[in-house]
Amino acid sequence: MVRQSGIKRRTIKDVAAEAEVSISTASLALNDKGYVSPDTRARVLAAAKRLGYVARPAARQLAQQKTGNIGFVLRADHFARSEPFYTHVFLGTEFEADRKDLYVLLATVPQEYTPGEHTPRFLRQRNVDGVLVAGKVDPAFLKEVEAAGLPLVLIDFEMNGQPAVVVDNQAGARSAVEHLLELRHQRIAFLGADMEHPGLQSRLDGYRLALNGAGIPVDPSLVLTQEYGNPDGEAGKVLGERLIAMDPRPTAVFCVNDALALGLLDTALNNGLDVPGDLSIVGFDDVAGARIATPSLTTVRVYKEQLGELAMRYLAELMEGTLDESDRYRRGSHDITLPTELVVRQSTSKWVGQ
Amino acid sequence: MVRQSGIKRRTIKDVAAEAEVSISTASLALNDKGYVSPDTRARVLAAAKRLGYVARPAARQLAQQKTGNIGFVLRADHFARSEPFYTHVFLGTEFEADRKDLYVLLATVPQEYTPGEHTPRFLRQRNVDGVLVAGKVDPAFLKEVEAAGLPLVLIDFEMNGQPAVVVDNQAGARSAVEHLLELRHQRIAFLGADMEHPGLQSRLDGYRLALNGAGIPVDPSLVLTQEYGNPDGEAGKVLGERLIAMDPRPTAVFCVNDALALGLLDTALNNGLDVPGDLSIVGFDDVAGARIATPSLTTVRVYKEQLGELAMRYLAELMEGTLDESDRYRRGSHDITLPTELVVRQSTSKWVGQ
DNA sequence: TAGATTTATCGAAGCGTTTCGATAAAACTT
DNA sequence: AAGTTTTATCGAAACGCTTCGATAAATCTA
Repeated sequence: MVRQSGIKRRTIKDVAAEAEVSISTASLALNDKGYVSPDTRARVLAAAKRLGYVARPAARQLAQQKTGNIGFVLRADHFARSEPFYTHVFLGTEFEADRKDLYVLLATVPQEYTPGEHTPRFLRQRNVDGVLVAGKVDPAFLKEVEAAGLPLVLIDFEMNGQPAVVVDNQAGARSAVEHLLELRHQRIAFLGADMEHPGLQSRLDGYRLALNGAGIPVDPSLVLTQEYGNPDGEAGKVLGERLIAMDPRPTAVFCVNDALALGLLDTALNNGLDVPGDLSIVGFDDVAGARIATPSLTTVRVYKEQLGELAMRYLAELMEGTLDESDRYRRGSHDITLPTELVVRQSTSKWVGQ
Repeated sequence: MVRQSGIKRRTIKDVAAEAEVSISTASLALNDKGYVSPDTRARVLAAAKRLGYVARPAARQLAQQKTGNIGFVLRADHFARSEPFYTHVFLGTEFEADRKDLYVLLATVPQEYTPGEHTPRFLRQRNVDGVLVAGKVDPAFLKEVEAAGLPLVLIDFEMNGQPAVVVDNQAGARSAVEHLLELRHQRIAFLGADMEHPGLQSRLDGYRLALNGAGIPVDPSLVLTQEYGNPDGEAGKVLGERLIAMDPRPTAVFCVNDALALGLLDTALNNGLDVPGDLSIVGFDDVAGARIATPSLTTVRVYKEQLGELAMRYLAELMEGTLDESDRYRRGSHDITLPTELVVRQSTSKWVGQ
């Protein structure tokens, strides 16, 4: 029973023989290193192609003392969240990893992280050259990565000067609220959850800034938040009920993300409100569900794939040590910030009431 | 500038020295192989622990001629789909892989697959020992995997006797429709898309079987499908409009999946229908959104993580070659079928009209 | 108790690369 | 034309593990 693909894998030795050069020369030619005459290089490349040679990753890794892998970590509950924000980020890292000839190993960690116990296998085995962390994870984990001496880039999260790629949450939120202001809204509420998350905090800051910019004082009673719950549809419903019961009711709401906004939308419609007639709603993220909803949701688009892509590129630079010098005059700003874009759809309209 | 974690990694050589045995004995002890006296084994294990030794994957791979990786492939459009069905499946494979000390490399392929061009890197580099394919992918890809001589297990998809782990779609669909029949519904429609997918076809079969079982002839005009589109919320809306316009209107609908059902639900509510009063709706998959919706969706639960877990286990067996013998009297049934569970929520109720 | 078998340990080869000198030819210097 | 530098090639070591004999001690067999 032949299961192991009959043909034995070609090695660099075969290529060297075929091209009539030494193994070392073959290696040099294949990797574009050192001095190799154009003629020889061509011969080696041709031989490799003819034989269908592909270097065995393990051998290369062993010789180079690198793994060629990078770890991608996020919290299990974030990953499994209904709207696949992180899925897109992950896809983005994959995309860039492909170019750099790296493999991405995904691992999830629990919300409450215990160093020895929950340590991802790739870290225990030191099977990565760098780590990407998406979203908020337990600082204990980040400590562990640092202790392992691995380069680390955070995505959509910031923490004491760690290199990070983040969304310009503040500017995005601000533009969203300014959009509502332009539509003549005056009583604009803020709906949020999980507000210790720095990224979400920034969105709240953006909300405040926009109001201040328009000379409107921030009314604390219009800021409805659940400190600790997840910012999901459920939270949107719960907070939505509270919002709808208010008197006078706000005429517009800026939600900390789409999941929440969609929950609110659902609740509003079920309570007989007209959206956007009675209530304008803006979300954040531009997840798939935002476009599908009825009415479709005005929101702030985040380029999720690009987020992952940039993070991967940043990490790769860190791994090559290229940044050691330029780092110096980057001090204090280890961040790459990604702009957002306001997407106006049907859930917002001009306020015509009194 | 020290970036490479100062402490040099311990090797098996260090462990051997510490335990005062040869390298080979250390290896044997560490891997529970061959003959090693209990005393020696203990000494080696203790030494390893003391030094914090972890075998370097690359070295092991090279020596064993294995990669320790398995590839997980699905279509990009499936992966990015709004409801993270496959995300859960993937998580399940990760879970099992962890026990088996394997790494899962994820790759997506386009809908239309061109062998040379779109070949995932892990296949080109032969950096996996087996492949898992989730959902429907281009047969050209499957051919390529077979040609590479790699063991292959399909998930939620079947194709000419390839080992597969599938959901019991037919039974699940049948139970869903039987639930509607028990609620006295007579005019029960079927909503679907992408019907060449064998799994979805089975759901249609289940629908037919349930009706036949109740002595109700299948009315073709009640089977609304889009042959080629994706079974997503959009499709649910489009088909939903058609359904609502029918006269007489069906009193209940079984949707091929939740995404579609939620789209239909949205459209129904927007057209002023009462769900379930005017129309009962059942979905399939039990995605997160089904629980959140208002009214919450009656649906057929699929154990997604388990799907991935079982597939991984199956693949691992294939890789060990354990199945070669028992395969013989398994002939014709290379499949593992996973049962489903009907989850009754608020979107279905007894029919009281005429 | 002599011979066979099982248990325990080890040295060395092998896995497939990269990379470090060494060597020599070719190409520049003055 | 002699010396220097650059270019080209190669052999061999190194990476860190597993595994195949070989060897010897311990245990069983008759």
